[in-house]
Amino acid sequence: MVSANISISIQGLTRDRSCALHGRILSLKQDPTHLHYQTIWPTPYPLSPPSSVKSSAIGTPDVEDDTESLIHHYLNLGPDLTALYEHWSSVDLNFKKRAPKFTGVRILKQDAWEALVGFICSSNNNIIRISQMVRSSHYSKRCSYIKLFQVHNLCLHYGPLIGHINNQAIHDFPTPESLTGAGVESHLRELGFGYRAGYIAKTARIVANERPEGWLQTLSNPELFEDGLDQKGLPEGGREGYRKAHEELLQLQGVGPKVADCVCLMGLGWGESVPVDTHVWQIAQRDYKFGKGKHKSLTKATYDAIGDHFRNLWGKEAGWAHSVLFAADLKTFSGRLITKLEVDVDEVKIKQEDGSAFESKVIMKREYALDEVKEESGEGKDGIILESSRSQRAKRRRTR
DNA sequence: TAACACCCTGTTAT
DNA sequence: AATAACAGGGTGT
Repeated sequence: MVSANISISIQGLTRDRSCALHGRILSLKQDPTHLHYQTIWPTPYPLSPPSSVKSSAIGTPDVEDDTESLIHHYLNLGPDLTALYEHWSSVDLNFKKRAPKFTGVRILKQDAWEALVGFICSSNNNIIRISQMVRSSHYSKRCSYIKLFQVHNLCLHYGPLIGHINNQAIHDFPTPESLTGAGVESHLRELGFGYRAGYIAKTARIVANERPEGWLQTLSNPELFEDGLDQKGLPEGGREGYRKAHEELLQLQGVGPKVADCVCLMGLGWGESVPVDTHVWQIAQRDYKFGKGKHKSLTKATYDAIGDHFRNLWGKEAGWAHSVLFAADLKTFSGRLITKLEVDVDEVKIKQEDGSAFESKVIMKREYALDEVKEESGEGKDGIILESSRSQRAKRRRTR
């Protein structure tokens, strides 16, 4: 009996598991062995021949259903995760120690403009509010009845209407042009964006008015649509295209080094981009000897040094490796710290509702209770006990 | 280079 | 129960 799993966390995925992706509405769900998808709109989509779907050209218009390759691309399912994890583990003992509990982490290939706006919203902010601002249909249980109907966000107010599902309007992400109006900033403030309203309005104007058509895409990695992952040939500081993209993005409003690197990594396909936020800064201090001497505080110089260190250590997909360690530290995933995941590789099928399928390698995981892990791991490894409960954290604070 | 303000929300501490 | 601090995937000045 095979137990396989892909953990999906997609921006804008609603409770009924529908989301807008590249102008269409998809419904996604997963069971222990499969990732299911269905094209809700446009409607007569999933009538394509089962076996011939393989990766035909991306640009082929409406004759064939390219939804499959779309999902495959967006979830970045091409690269062999096991091989990547093995490589990072072989060059870094700390990665080897921490990564096994966090298998299956992949870098989404997001739309660059959407990623840009999303990460501008992320500054000094928490994840829940970010998703509420940008794409959300996230209904917190604590939201009042009234608030349920006040879920304002960027897509709802400025994005083109794609269609409806369950009487709920689905909007795609707004273009830069649609955010250049006179009242945008004040409106976004009313919608709860705070000072990020100004960032978005100004950045939208710069992109729409002061940059050539398609400018953002020209900054992307030309290999964005390939799955090749050779590990060599990474110059100090990253490839020229990456450095150029980073530098250009810094010219925008509300975009500092961290946001620029997020866009480079997730929106533009530059795998060596290493966004250093407060979490990564903590990790760098705790596990990689930063925080002393020349790199006492997180200045721009320190920021670049951390990125260079990880690029030298992990190679071309340093940003990916960094995301694994980042996930291992996120409070959001702390629930996963009390379980141990046994890792194996298996072929699973990703199939459509009509039964056609293609295969993809994913990580197989089995979860074990904490007690069993304690026996195995022995000698006081701190990785598991940390953050596993509130009482323990409170205790730790008091003893400082 | 180091502070500090910036919006606002959920959590934790009194 | 109510209210005060505070941090939360930074950036601009």
